This record gives sequence, structure tokens and C-alpha cells, in this order.
Amino acid sequence: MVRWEADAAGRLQHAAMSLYLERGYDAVTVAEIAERAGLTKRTFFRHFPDKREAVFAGAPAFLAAVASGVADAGPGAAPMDAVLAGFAAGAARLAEYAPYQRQVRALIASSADLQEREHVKNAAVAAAVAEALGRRGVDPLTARLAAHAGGAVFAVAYDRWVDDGATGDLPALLRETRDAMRSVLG
Amino acid sequence: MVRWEADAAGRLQHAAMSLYLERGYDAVTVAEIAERAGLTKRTFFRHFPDKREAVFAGAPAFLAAVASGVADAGPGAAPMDAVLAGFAAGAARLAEYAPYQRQVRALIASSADLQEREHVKNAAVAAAVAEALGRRGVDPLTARLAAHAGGAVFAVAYDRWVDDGATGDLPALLRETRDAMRSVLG
DNA sequence: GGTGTGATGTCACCCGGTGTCATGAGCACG
DNA sequence: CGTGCTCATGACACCGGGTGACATCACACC
Repeated sequence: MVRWEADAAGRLQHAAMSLYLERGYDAVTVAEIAERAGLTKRTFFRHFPDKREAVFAGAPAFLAAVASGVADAGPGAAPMDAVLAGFAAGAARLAEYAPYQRQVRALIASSADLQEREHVKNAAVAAAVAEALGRRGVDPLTARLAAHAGGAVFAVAYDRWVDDGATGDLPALLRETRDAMRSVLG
Repeated sequence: MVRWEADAAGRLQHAAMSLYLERGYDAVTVAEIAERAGLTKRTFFRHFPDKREAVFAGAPAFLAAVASGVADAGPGAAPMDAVLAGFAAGAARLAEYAPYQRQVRALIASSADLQEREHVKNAAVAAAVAEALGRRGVDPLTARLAAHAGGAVFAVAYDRWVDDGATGDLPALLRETRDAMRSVLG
């Protein structure tokens, strides 16, 4: 059935995360990750484009969840409502891995390289949201503004949610934060 | 007077930019940059923390201009008005180098590495704006939201301004874009 | 059984980035 | 005048991320 031990990418990702958490991102080499997974450095780079990506394994699923959440919002929903619905859907996906997420966030906070990559992921989500809005017939300028505003609202609300122990009602926090941004805009 | 040829950092930065523009960011090595500047690879890394930073030489000045613009806004100005005043001040600084800026933006657009670094710079500006707002007595949550909203407004307005030939009235565009975001928020 | 396919191993290589020590021009101070 | 200090640079070795090229080998399919 399986010619080699199964799920090489999963094993590499797990080995990477556990080593990063044990010793810190910078102190771990790709060769060590591969060794723990019973593979070689070269194979690591066949499954991940670089050392950082092993930390962001969930990012594509999050992006997809947000984008479909935007696309699936009621046809009459205003752009910003669709965006928040999208982020709520993405957050629901994140919540499945809530305890794991805590570790991931702490890890990212500990490394400038990982923060840099996270900004790229956030930008990709914003771009995907803007594109999804475009397919809803929203004009590009409004779409970009709504996507960025939604990203900011989500970032702030998500931080508050995590700081409160990740037990509260995140969609409600999103709406509340949106209201705060609304009043900031005057 | 000068023991070595003067302004090593400036020569390195200029050599880097011209080589990047000639051959593309990825195709240039640090050793080549240093050689064109009449220095060595080791000396490049004494003046720049990494290969990317040679592209963002103006970033600290921009950040400082935005931050002081926020701080110097009239004491009665609402948070979002202070933020936009800050970005207008930063934009004025950028406009001094308008033709150069075009090349820099094209260069950044051509390299994923440079885009990644630019996101970090934008995040640093947002953090500085939020901190400046904090010193104005704005509560942290409002400050963060206003900083992010301002960053999004600036990004959109600046792109439009550049696309229109960088000749229009940027502060007016900023206000216009802010109004657009206001109406997006509903 | 022969043939192909695809994930992996092996090896050599490039380049970004760093630690360490040597060099040498100018400056201060006796 | 000369001695010694400072400090930007050079020289060199090294590490680790990332890639290209080729070999290998278990399995599938004919």
C-alpha cells in the first residue's frame, strides 16, 4: 500500500513544530527537523518551500474558509457584513485548534522571521477577501477598503478574544469591534 | 579628513539600487553590490542588516514624519484626523523623491522578498501611529483601530495617486478615501 | 517479467549572514 | 617626535537555508 512511511508532510510539520517549541525557531536547523521525521533535508524542501512555512500549515484552510464565508454571505448583505461573516467563518475554523493556536501564536511572537511571514499571510487573506467581494459585484476600491478594514477588525477582536482565554463569543466581539471602528471613522 | 572614501553606506545603497534595477533583485549578489561600491561583502553587512534593507533606506524618515505628524495635530483633532494628518506629512516627505519612488515601487512589486519586508515596514508605521495616538490620550484599542484604518486609507489613496501620475492633490485623495471607508463601514 | 512512475536519498553547489582577527589611517597626548 | 588608541575596513573561515542533478527502489500496470 504505502511504499514509504505515510504522511511525510505531516510528520515534517509535526517535527518542526515540536522542535521549534522545544528550543526556539532560530536554534533549530532544517536538517534536525528532517532527522526527527526520519527524512532528509532535501525532502523537507520538497514538502515546504522554506523553513517558515512549517508553522503556517493551517493558513490555506483559514484563507479558504474566510473567502467562502464572504462568497456565501446572503446576497443582500452589505460588503462589510459579508467580510465579517467571512472572518467569523475563518475564526470558527481556527477555534477547532484553539489550544494549538496558543502555542503557534506564542511561537510567532518569538521570531521576527515568523512575524514577517505572518504579515504576508494576512495580506493574502485581505487580497482574497477583496477578490471575493469583487465577485459579489463590489467595486474594486470599496472591496479593498472593506477587506483591509475587516482584517484590522479581525486582528483586534481576535487578540482580545485570545487574551480573554479564547472562551468568549468571537462573532459578537467582531461586531463590537466593527462598531468601534465605525465610531473611530467619525 | 576622511580616512576612507566617504559615505560608505550611501555608496552601498546606491550600488544596490542600481544593480537591482539593472538585473532584478534576485539576480544580484551582495558581493557584487559591495564590489561596485569599492567595498567588501563583510562591510555591506556592517551598514545594512540584510540585503533587503538597502531598498528601504527612506523608511525611518517616513515613519518619523508620520509619527510627528500625528503628534503635532491640533490638540482638539479627533484620532482619525490626527492619523490622516500624520500620513499626509509622511506623504509630503515621499513626494520629494517622487520619480525615485516610482522605481522603488516597481522594484518591490517584482520581488516577493521585498514585498514581505514592505509589509513589516507598514506594520511598523501602524505601530508607531498607534503609539503616537496613545500619547495623545487615545485609548489603546481605538488607537490600534485608527492606525490600521489610516494605513489602509493611505495605501489605497497612495496607489491611486501614483496611478494618476503622482501629480494630484494627495491630502484631498486621503480625505476622499477616508469618506469611502466611512461609508463602507455603514 | 519488463517498464514506468513517483517519492526519496545523495551529493555538490551557491549565497546570505556572522564571528574573529588583522590592518592601517588618523588623532590625542606626552 | 613618537607612542598608543580608535574605528572603519579587509580577510577568512564557517554555518545554515535553499536548489539542481542524478541515482535508487518499491510498487503498479501491462
